[in-house]
Amino acid sequence: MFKGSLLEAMVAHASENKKPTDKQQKILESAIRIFAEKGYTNTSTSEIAKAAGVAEGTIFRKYGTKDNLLLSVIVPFLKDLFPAIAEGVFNEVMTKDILSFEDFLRAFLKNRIDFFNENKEIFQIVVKEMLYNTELRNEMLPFFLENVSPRIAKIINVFKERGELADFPTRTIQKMVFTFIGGYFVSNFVLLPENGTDSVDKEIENIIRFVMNGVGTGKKPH
Amino acid sequence: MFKGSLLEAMVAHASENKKPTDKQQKILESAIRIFAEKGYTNTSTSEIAKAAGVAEGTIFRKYGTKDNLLLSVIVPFLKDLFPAIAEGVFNEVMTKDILSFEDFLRAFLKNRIDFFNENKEIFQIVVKEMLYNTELRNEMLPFFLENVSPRIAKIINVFKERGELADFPTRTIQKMVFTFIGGYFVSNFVLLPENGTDSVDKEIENIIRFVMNGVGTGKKPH
Amino acid sequence: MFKGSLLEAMVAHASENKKPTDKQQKILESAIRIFAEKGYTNTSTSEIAKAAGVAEGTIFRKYGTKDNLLLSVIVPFLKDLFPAIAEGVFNEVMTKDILSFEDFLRAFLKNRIDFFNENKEIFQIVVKEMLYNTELRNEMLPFFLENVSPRIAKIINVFKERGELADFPTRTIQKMVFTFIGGYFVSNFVLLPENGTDSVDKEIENIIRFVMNGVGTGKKPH
Amino acid sequence: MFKGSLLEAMVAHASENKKPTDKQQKILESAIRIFAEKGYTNTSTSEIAKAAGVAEGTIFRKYGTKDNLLLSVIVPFLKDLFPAIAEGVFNEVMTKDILSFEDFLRAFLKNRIDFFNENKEIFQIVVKEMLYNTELRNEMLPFFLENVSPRIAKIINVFKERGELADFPTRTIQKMVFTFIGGYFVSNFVLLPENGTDSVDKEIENIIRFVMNGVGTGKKPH
DNA sequence: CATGAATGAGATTTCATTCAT
DNA sequence: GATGAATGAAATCTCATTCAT
Repeated sequence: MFKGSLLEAMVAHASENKKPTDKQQKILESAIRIFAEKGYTNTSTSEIAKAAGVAEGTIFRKYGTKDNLLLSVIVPFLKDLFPAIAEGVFNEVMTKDILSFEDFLRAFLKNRIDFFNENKEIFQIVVKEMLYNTELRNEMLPFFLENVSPRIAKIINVFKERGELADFPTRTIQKMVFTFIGGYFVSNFVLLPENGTDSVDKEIENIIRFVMNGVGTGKKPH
Repeated sequence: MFKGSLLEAMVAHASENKKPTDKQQKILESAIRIFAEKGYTNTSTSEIAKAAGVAEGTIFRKYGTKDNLLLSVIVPFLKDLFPAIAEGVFNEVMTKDILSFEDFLRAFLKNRIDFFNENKEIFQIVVKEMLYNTELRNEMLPFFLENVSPRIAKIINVFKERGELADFPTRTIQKMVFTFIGGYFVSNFVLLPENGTDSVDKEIENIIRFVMNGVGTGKKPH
Repeated sequence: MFKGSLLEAMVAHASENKKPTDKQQKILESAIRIFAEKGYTNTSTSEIAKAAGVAEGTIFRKYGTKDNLLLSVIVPFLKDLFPAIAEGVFNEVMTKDILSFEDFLRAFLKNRIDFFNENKEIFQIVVKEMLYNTELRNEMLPFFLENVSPRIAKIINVFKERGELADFPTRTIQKMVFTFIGGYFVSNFVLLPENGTDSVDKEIENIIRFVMNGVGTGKKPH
Repeated sequence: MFKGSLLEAMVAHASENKKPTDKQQKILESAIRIFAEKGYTNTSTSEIAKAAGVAEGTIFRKYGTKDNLLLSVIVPFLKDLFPAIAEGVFNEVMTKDILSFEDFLRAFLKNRIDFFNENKEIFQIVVKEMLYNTELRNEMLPFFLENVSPRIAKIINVFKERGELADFPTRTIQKMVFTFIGGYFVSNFVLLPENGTDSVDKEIENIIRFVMNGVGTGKKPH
């Protein structure tokens, strides 16, 4: 299952302009909801059709295959997710009076948390399939590493030179920060999505404090 | 799929002492390998049978259902994973001359990294299924939260009182540390399992440094 | 599939005089081309619609059913094919100074080869469907045997009486000659349609020579 | 449909030795009967299953795909059909005191008519699919032209040198004789299979007489 | 008139599970 | 105990046909 290129799908998707009909919208919504809950493989097209109130054939008329339905769900999301593609995010984040690494983190986290809150279910689908689906993982990971990773490295270097970040290897800093922020996103939006974060702003400050200073006091036991 | 209680399975498993026959061993090994690679749902019993060199019927003779085969794979792992169950880990970790939180972290990470390295594939299965399989997730999460979480909290409180950990709410510290360490385990053992960590000991020191001090220098931009 | 009478269709068709619209023409052309290549059953109406540049509904608005589209393709052809219906051929062939059986064969072959060359694709469709489609075969074969066969017999008898044809049973002569000429048409127009016959006239002479004299020399080995 | 090589299938088939079970035998028999009557595409696997008295899944357990079921039907037949592969036929036909071309024809026709009578339905399937299925045709035709055709040419040359065959180009003789004999087989075994040939031996003599001498008397009209 | 979205019956295929040998 | 043939329910997919716009 899932033969073929994610990239191709993303390019192909760009050229689709037609407005979806009511039923098509319903299909997408149902697919997103059920894929998010049970995972792609555990969801049958008949289940989606029933939930969307359409005939099963209608799904295949529009999307051709179940695989392609999945792509139709995640491709628009991925195009926004990877800042390297949707050129906007980093520019937006970096241009606005970013004076410190903390400011950058704050802007970045705000931006992505808002995005994931708006697309919580698709994010769940993507995370689940990235772990579950070998082919999809093999397409998405290099994509991320090649396009997003270098941009982050550049930003880290800027702040290292300003003396705001410790003099560890850039790769190490990046790995630590990403592991933590990635883990935060996954645990908050996928694993425990119902735990309403008390206050997003307060949560963001917690994250920043942890990333910058850790949880220690600097005191060693005597 | 996956009807029934994980707990029951764990209890039931405790009473099973019979050594697995040769064929059973082969079946388990093949199941673990293929489940880990492609996920439970994407793996057919006939594929496992072929890989194990047994007849398909043999799997069902031994394990009854495919679901039960999955349980037979993950239950022994879970019993070791949750220190609350296999009483050993924390005792072992805490008794040996633990003088500081860093020492505790070091011992804990070493212990779990060794365990996951030895059981990498089963860990992959558990993580994937925990995300993918609604029923399994709903059984495992409370289990974890009720049994493991309070013990961690106790330990954090000890070191907070000793002044080694910042005076944040225990829940916050726990969440941050667990999010990071969990993220680390998942990204190293599931997402990018082939990235051989240069040196485990060096990696552990990096983790400790990040958890304790973050990546900042304390300097603010003027 | 294909319920209903070929004859009815042929009669019904006689009364249709309306010129096909542009779209109808396009649909017919595409249907002929694709039916000829892949066979009726292996061709979907959506494929035809796409090739014709019309909406799928348009085909059904014009032709009602896919079966009827097939009939619309082959009925006009059949009306020309069976001389008993399109009264022209035999008259034309027989009246023009036909002095010998060879002359008759020559005129007949020229006439039909020209016709099949002009309608190669429809001939392919008819042959394929006659073999493939039980109902169509059961309608066409008796039709041929009742209407065409007796006329041929009559002609053969004429030339037998003139002493040009061997004194075999008329049925035998007819079967031999028809098997050969039918085989020739099928192998040249259906099986190997791209083999451009070097020269039609030369080919015709070869056929006549074979039909009249075979390939032997009359010498028996001693 | 029908992707993949006929040759591969023929080679693969050679290594299959296991005896078919009762149900498998029933499946093959039903498939042969219904494919022969209605053609491959017009036959559904559920129809075959019903006719064979098995569950539909049983067909796919053994044959994997409907395509492969077709191959399982025709491959053994083709291996006997092409004398170049089943080395026997020509040797058998040529060694037995063949004194004349007529003798050769007689032996050859007897041999093939017996074979087709025993495998009438599979022959029908092969002929129908060869016309209907582009892929299959493109695999079978070159196969025939390369392996069978040259052997026939050699035999024709032998008898041309002995003066038994007319001094026409070998290719022309071959084409005429094959068109006729092929047409004879198709019309007797596929098109009109119920027409019991009065007497095979008498029929063979008719064919030989036609091939050698045609239907003419040599007399030209004055 | 033409369109193309929608349908639903039916086709192929998969696969966990059973059971006679 | 082990086998693997057989099952049948359910999954994905196809496609001729209808019908509102």
